[in-house]
Amino acid sequence: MMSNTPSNRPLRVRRLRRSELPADTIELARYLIGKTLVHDLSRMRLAGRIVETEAYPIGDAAAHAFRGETPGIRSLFLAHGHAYVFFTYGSCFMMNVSSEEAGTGAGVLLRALEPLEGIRFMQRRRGTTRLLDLTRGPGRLAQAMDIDKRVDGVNLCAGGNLWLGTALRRVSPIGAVTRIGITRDIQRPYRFYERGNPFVSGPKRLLKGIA
DNA sequence: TATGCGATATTCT
DNA sequence: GAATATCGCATAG
Repeated sequence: MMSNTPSNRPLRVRRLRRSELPADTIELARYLIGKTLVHDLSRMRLAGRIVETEAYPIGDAAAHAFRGETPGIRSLFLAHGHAYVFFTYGSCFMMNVSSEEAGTGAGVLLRALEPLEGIRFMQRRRGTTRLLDLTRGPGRLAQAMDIDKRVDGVNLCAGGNLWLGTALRRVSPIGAVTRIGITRDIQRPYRFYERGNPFVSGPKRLLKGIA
């Protein structure tokens, strides 16, 4: 009785071209809501619908790039549409989509997906069958999608295995609230999410911001 | 349901 | 040595 699971629904996704992505960090963070993240493995496809992002724009004190370029954050300085993957808290990888022009360090953190395809694989990697716990949160998302340092610096619009695709259905109104887990510039409403979507991370009381 | 805290590794100071 | 764009389990209510 798997006929109702999202994993069996055929996906009609087209790859996004770089020219379709806004270069501006805030615009890109909004634009990515509802779009599809796809990771083609040798034997299967992993895919999810992006439902939550955070912008880390130019001059933002909470951004990794705030203090200038270092070897560890090189990918943030690539042209918009590249993956920046970093490791933190001893256990989690997280993925950004780089923004702005080449040489400028800024990006959009992917915080949550709605699982679409490859759910069995995600469940095995995450050690749970609970759909809501597979990709809700940036660390979970990376683990479920098999994202780690190997894909750091990958061009997401160049025909590779990890790529951004078109939206598969209409996107509900987008909310904007404060970001999670930061200690500087904490008041900026740079966290964007699809309203009413259960796969958005964090406590619900933090979602009372303005659109 | 809500809050608290330890685990864990990479980077920069 | 300190800090960290988190997670998952523990405990209390």
